[in-house]
Amino acid sequence: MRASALLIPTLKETPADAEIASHRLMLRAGLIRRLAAGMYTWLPLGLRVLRKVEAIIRDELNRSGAQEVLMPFVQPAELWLESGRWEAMGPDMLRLKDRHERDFCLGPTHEEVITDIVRKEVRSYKQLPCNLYQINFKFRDEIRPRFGVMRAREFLMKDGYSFHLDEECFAATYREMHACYGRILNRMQLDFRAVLADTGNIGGSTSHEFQVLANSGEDRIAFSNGSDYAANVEEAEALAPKEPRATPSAALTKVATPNVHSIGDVAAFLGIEPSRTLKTLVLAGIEGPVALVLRGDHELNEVKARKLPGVLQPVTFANETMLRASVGCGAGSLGPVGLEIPVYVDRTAAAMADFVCGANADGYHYTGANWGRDAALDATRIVDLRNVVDGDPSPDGRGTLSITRGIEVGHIFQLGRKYSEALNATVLDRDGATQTLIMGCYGMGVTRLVGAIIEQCHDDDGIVWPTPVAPFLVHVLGLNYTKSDEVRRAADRIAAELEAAGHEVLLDDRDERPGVKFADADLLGIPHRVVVGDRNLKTGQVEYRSRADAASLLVQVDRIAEHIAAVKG
RNA sequence: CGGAGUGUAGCUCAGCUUGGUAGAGCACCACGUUCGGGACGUGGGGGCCGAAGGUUCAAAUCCUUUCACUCCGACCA
Repeated sequence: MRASALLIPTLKETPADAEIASHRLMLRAGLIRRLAAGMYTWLPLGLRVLRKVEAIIRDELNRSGAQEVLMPFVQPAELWLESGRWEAMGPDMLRLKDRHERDFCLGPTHEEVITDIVRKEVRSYKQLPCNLYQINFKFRDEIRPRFGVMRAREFLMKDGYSFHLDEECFAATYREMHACYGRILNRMQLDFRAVLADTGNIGGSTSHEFQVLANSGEDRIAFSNGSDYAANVEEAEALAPKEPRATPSAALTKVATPNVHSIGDVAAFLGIEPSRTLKTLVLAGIEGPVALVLRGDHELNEVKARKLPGVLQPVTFANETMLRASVGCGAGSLGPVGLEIPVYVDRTAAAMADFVCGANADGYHYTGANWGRDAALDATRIVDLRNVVDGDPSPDGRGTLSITRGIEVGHIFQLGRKYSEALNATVLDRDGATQTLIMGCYGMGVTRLVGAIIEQCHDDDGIVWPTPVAPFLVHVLGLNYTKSDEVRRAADRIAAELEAAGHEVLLDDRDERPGVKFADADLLGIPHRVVVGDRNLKTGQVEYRSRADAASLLVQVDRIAEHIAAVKG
């Protein structure tokens, strides 16, 4: 294909609003353009990559026995009312009315539609298991779309759903999907981890996220150096410290801490480490406020907090008025000493002695505070509340945890009978009895994958595509193509030869200076580059260069096709 | 949703404080020189200064409203 005939609007300068590498490079390399917040047009080169990613996903899924379908992007309200999610989805779901004032939504997900199909068309256990998927657009009206295609409102997703009569059958398909996702990401040459994940409000114990490792990722994942344990930080359990709590050695002392509120301020004011302090968080609860106590330098894990009894969903912090009414002081001076509301204490916080905490009076803290002696500690309310941190022991007892960032590109989980019950999806079993179907759900972000690939595969000059998803295999640069007959003839011939050999070739035949072509080639990141110029043609040679390792060598013109065949891998 | 910020040429931005005929670089078009790592010269095209109101003799600039977009946060306890 000729570059002069393709719309590849590369940018010399970086657009002002792109923060992360993949977003910048997708704009600069002319892969996408923004239409509105979180909505992108895919230009020719970007679409070629997207199609390749799709093709790999499709190929592996088909091999796994899943069947492709295509469901409507606009969905009627009736199904959502039936499942109870018309209300539950909230503002993430974009709603609209047709000319008859009937309610519709842009599909944020397709559990309802797929379940509707299956309940109508699958009547017998003999038709199970049934594993259906589609690759289709989703629309979720995110609070804050960002990072280009990473968190877009409209995005392409592969979503699959499987239906089963029993748990064993479901488990087999789940394992197969887990393996299939691994094969898909391996084919894209991504460094990823399958991690245990929060199952959210769907329930069930089985859920894995597929995280592509990248510093720009929005998720944090913890993995062990002593086992294959890996989990989303949201999900990773923080074990209780092994050492018993030290015996109190300091006296409880109330100290004035004027205008000292945050843990950092308190620690600095008293000249101690934040890990010597406790922080007390107060949540709004169903029957009044609930206090949570953590070590000062630890973070509350909201997923864990959500599971406590009597806590409002979603987790909501008490406001100033509630604090004053229940505790008698504002945030910044809270502590467990003498607190008369339910108190849950994190395992690590419960093992501390001689700690610093708020005195429940504005402008005062305690030092030398101790559990039991000064603050009541109910053993049944010592729970895991915090996020794990680097160096924590692995929950499986083997090794210690490291934390790294990841981009969630896939998530598989069990839906149980949530939708099949709500929508009455049943089959007759061997005995002629009605059975409600068990469902599994398997998502993969196709557009996000393109971003994730670039996050892992780029350098200072541009993208470095892994061959399986590259928009072209070979980039032939004709230097002075429009001026030199020799260059034009040789470049045309090489491009034609390579295309005849079945390779995808981009021929830079533009009337541009060499420097522009080199810079654009680096930016576009096509794996193999053949530079055709007068200088080397004098000796019948062209330059071959790999985008990934910058290896460069001269090759005879009539040997270049052979060379490409040898190095393409 | 809370906070901060930005809307001026296709892109990156200046001009706004202190109102007085709309600018630069890149990109684009023409011509010439140049031609293996983002060339140079000359000439040229392109803007309802996000939108609407207001103040003023006069508004990109001041005021009000509104829309769009971006970033940060949503853990001061």
